[in-house]
Amino acid sequence: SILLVHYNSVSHLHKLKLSLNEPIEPEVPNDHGDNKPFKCGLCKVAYSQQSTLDTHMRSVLHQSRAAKQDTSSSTTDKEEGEQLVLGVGGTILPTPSPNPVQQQQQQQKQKHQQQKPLQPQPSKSPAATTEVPPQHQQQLLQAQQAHLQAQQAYYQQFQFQQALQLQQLHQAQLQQQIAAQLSGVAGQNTDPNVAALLSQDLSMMLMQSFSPSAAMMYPAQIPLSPSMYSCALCGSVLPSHEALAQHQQTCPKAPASSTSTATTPTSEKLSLASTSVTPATTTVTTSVVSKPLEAPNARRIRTSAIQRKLLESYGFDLVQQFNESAMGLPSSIAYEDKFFCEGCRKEFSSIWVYKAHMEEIHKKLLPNEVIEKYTQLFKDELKDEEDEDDDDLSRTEEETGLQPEEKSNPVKLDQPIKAEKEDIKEALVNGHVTNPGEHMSTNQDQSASEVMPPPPPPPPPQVFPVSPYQLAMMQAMQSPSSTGASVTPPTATPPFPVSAVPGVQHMHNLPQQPSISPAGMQQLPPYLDPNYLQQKSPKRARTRITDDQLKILRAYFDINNSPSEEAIAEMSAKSGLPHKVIKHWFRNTLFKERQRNKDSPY
DNA sequence: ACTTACCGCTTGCAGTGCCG
DNA sequence: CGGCACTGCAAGCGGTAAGT
Repeated sequence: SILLVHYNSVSHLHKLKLSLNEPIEPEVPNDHGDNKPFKCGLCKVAYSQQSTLDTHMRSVLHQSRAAKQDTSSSTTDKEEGEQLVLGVGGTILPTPSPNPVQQQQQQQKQKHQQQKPLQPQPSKSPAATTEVPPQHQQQLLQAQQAHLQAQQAYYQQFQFQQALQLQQLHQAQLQQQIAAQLSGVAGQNTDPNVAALLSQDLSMMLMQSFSPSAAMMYPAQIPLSPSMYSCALCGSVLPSHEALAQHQQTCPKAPASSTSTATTPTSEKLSLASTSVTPATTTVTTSVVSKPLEAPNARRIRTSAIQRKLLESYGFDLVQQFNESAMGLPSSIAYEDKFFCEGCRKEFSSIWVYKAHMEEIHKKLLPNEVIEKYTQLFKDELKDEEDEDDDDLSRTEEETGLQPEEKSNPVKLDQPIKAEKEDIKEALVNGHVTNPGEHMSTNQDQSASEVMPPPPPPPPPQVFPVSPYQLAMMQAMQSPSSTGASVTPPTATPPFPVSAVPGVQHMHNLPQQPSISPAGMQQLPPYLDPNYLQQKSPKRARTRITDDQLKILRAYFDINNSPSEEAIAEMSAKSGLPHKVIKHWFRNTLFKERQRNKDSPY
């Protein structure tokens, strides 16, 4: 009975839901050729996600149909329904056999049974199914085939989750090893924070080294996991090379001559990268098979998954470079010249990434003049391109409120762009990189005011590295004053009270923390939300708790649903959520759990 | 008497599917 | 494709108990 209560608990249902809603889902072939394994047999509809099916199951439409079905159908039909489907009213769900998924499926079954006490209890023995008429047996067979397919898809997904966990574990171990190596080599430098930062830095270098230039230009090649393999044809993720080979033989999308050979990377075609790198004592083996041209939707989904994985694993730098790669920046600015970090011998495609790297890794600030100079270069170049390409530019500028004199008097540089960039690089090489601590302690007057703009008034702040293209576009859409020469450098100290945003505060405390919390990284800062910019809007702000934050809260909730202040503080630190939000969440979650228990027949 | 925390419940925003 | 209906869920509201 305790187990049944657990099956009905929010915790269990939440985990079940998460397991069914993994963002990167392998494509599931079914009878219709689409990827909608979750079907409602009663309403003849199919969905790609379990949650959507749940929503449908609760809908009035389905309930009314189910009620009609209950009243009209015979007892035999109901027994068949229980045999054929797991869900209520003819829902077809994956039904695994003796494997780790089986338990979850049984739980799912329990869940549906508990949610719908009207449904007959499946107390009949298997022998009862042998008494059904032949035509029903055929239906049973078809349904079981559908079950099998859904089960395979589900199990595949389960394997992917395991692989993902393995990847995260492996990455953590790798960083620990590297940190240990570094601290051991450095000798006197035993600061764990520094070691962690260095190991993180080195991890990025490892990535660069296993695929020297392509890793930056085509971040999609970044391995999902050292032990994960992705099918180039259907996108399925497999846990081993053998499984991949076996899968490719049976892949439904495989053309007759398709093989998983390596291809040359292009902007539209990702490639297979399988390389071993042995720096010091660690070995990184990667293998990612990608697919050729994809549909825009599929690629967007994959891109977002890649970005997420990059963000979780390697930080902003790589995601930023990936974004730039995907956005197709003006070539001369973005890629013709790269910025080189002498400290860690890494190349960066833009000054913004370089700047973010210097601040995060080396704790140094680039001089404002350099940033502004470069920004002006980019703006001019972008403007030139727009002037050539877009005849409607003037109309757009009018819409954005640009004054006529500003349009007619764009800032022109005396020197060619190339020469200016050389100057900037020279300035960087000559050590015009300043330490923020020195600025804060010694040059509080002019220098500080240059590097550290005063907090108010708050223009739209930039905390994350923003690509030059994005920056220019945002500036173009903002107030006329923002089109002037003064450009606030991204990722420098934001011209905005950081403490006002708990999530950001948490992220800015990162240098003091040995590891970067994925939750903090993933959380979209409220001020990036368009609603935040419209603070006069009467709409009340709505916090979106991310999955990672939810995991943190859920872990505490499972232990104690009435957390102490200390526990709340811990959760706040880990998740970046304000105390108020955490308390609200606990109250609502507790309320929901009680409601569920109240509704539960157990 | 006042404050504080908790609890039950409602409100309102946002996302999604359905339908014409 | 836009409007509508439905739903999930964070935030808000009001009542109540406990503490000072």
